[in-house]
Amino acid sequence: MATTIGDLARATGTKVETVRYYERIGLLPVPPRTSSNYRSYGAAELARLSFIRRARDLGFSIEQVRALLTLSDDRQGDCASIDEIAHTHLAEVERKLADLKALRRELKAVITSCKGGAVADCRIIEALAPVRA
Amino acid sequence: MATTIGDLARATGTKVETVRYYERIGLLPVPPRTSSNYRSYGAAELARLSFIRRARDLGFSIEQVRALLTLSDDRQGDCASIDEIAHTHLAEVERKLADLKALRRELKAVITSCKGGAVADCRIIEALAPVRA
DNA sequence: TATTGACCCCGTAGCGGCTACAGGGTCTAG
DNA sequence: CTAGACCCTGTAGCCGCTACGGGGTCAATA
Repeated sequence: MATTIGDLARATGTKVETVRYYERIGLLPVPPRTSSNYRSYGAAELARLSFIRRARDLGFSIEQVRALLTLSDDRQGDCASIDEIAHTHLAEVERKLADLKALRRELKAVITSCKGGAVADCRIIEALAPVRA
Repeated sequence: MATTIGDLARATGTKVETVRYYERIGLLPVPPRTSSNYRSYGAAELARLSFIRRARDLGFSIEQVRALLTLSDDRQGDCASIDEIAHTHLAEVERKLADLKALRRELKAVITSCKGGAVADCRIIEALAPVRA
């Protein structure tokens, strides 16, 4: 019995719509169809979708995933480009972490010492509406 | 001389299109127009947009900003709701931070010890395509 | 005065990465 | 034989802008 799109989705923790979306944007190949026009998948597609999912979970963009897939298809090629994509992404993650930490610091500063009372005295509103306005 | 949309944008570090967008979604009031149909702003709008910008910079969603603006307009009201929105947002930021740290950890693990060579031996590709596939 | 260039207007479409319909067809178990 | 779970297509929506096309307006300069 052939693997349906639903089976593939379940096996990889993906939604059926997302699988179709990946096909539409060319991340997954156009699969053969059954006589009743159902998509029919094999082991290769399962592996490919697993790869995509894992890369997406690690925060790689669709275009990065596309590049990784292309590079990984050439088993004889040099893995330097792969390494570069991964390091670029790591740098991006580090940047986001730093941004988010700074944001948390600011947010905490804004929140401090609001113990209820009238909006007119609220330090959060004060902090949000700086004097420069 | 009246404040144009461009002046307002410059004064708050916003793009003109974004100011119009805020008006369209009802974050900013519909301003009066000059005889040549230009939007004309005053100090209140400048303060309001500054508030919006600051809240957005702190990562509050548009809907949260809308709520904060409504709440802050009632100067006699209780600031507990404001406090709640801020804490909810902080919790969200903490969650994202934790997620991002976990992601960085995993990403670093994936990257380790790729020293060039053929794609077939690349540990990054290996790590991305787990055996379960 | 004519023209340049910076500003303003409006409406719509695009970005990423899905997700959710609507309105059908198909297949299987009871 | 019918109910329900699955499949199909195509399109629109989410967030928060941003960019475009195709115009009008205004101030300074040649």
